Amino acid sequence: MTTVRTRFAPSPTGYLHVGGARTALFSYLFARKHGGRFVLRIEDTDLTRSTVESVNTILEGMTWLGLEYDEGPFYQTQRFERYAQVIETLLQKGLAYRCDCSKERLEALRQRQMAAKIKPRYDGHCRNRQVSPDQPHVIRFRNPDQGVVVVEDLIRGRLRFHNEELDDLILRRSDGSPTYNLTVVVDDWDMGISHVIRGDDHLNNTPRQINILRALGQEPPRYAHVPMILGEDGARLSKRHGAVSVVAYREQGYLPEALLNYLVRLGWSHGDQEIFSLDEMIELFDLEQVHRSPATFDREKLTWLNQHYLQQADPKRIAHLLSPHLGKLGIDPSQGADLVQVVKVLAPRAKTLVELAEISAFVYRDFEDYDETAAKKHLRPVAREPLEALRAALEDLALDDWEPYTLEQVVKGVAERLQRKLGKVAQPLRVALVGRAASPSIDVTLQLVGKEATLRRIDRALAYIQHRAAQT
RNA sequence: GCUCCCUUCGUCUAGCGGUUAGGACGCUGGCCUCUCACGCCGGUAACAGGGGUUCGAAUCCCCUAGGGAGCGCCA
Repeated sequence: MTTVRTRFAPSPTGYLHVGGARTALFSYLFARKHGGRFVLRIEDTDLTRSTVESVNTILEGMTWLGLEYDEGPFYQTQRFERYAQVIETLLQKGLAYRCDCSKERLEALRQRQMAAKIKPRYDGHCRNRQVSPDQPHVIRFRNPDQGVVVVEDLIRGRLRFHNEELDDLILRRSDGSPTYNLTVVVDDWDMGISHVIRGDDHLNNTPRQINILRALGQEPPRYAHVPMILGEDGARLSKRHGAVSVVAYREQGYLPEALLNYLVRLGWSHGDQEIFSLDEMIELFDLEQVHRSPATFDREKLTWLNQHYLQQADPKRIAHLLSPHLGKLGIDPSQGADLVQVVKVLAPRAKTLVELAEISAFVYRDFEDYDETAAKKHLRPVAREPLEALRAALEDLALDDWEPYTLEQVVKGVAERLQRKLGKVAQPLRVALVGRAASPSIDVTLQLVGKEATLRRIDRALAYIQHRAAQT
């Protein structure tokens, strides 16, 4: 039994998107499950489109998700010598050849083939032409003309491709740089990759790569092609579907474990289980259970998972992750109530860290405006009496008694004395304190706001009622 | 156009010849309740269509329809 070695091989032409992240996750899980190694390789042979910024955001995304690689990152641009060597071998063995067909000729050929309703492919014009190495030329692989390439895909099952459908692909461009199909083959071979887990957009490349590998006298690795992820409209997930960059989810207040959990359930399942820790994923993941059909990305379910993890997570950690989001609102949480306490009572009410920051803001600063419907409903003249009674009672409360139990007694006491239902007292107070009709229980809300701000905000509410009464 | 792939509630999925077709998200009715969430109880909704095979098909086979990918000196 050979060691399991998997790899994630993104090309640095953009950010790490959710589709790539899921492929990386599957590769990672498979390696971990089998005690193997997970390799990261940067496929940057397209010099014009690859950028270092892109490499950085991909690495950042993987780090955030916790997808740790054991080897790499390896850069293909640093391996050009090796590719040149392999191409030379192929050339010498007659398994590759030089081609000087002009782009015009190839274009004309393609047009003719399309017009004749046949699959456009290179016609092998230069196969036996002995093109001089001194001329500008590309190098093509001499693909077998006959026979069938059988791919035993771990997810798709047995797939057959006829060699007649394949043409002589380019291994080296006229500028001397190697192409994708050559570099993957060489790298997977050199890096001892046992299982190639990748997006199914590569499915059609697989027989070509197997042919190259065989020409080099190597046995191909196992393949597993995972279906892509679709947007809500059924088209391939892309920018216009909203956030597809993994890092964008962090900015939108999602937890990495939520995204990971969502991703692992997209196209894979273990019975009815919905919640998976990373350890469980590693233990239970299996390529055979990965679906063959593409899945649609559903932000609602991701959000639900995020809410779940927001509740489960250690409040200290959440507080730490929340700080930057509060910062964006101009709030410095070190000034005021203990953020961990705030998280404990408010986290169950938020779906994202962004939302948590928003609903926590009232603790640290006075709100801007009342929520219109809340104010209209609760800050009416009938609320004046209870608010005044509350203000008086709360003002008399010593700071040492400013804790939930006593605060609740005070509010209930006022309600009883005025012979009003608790809601008629607590709701106006709530709107006075947070500006909205929703907050944690009134005792806890009072505690978080603190005595000073409470009295100030009740005064503000009373003034508001006064002002409104005067207007009508 | 050609080659390859895919098809269970709106979405993610369970199912692997015999089930009232299950779960989750969403939506929704109710309970809880000082509000909002959480939680709990209930509801809504699917085997793409047509042929076979079989005593019996969501499950096996074929066809049709629909969807997707590939067909680059991109990866």
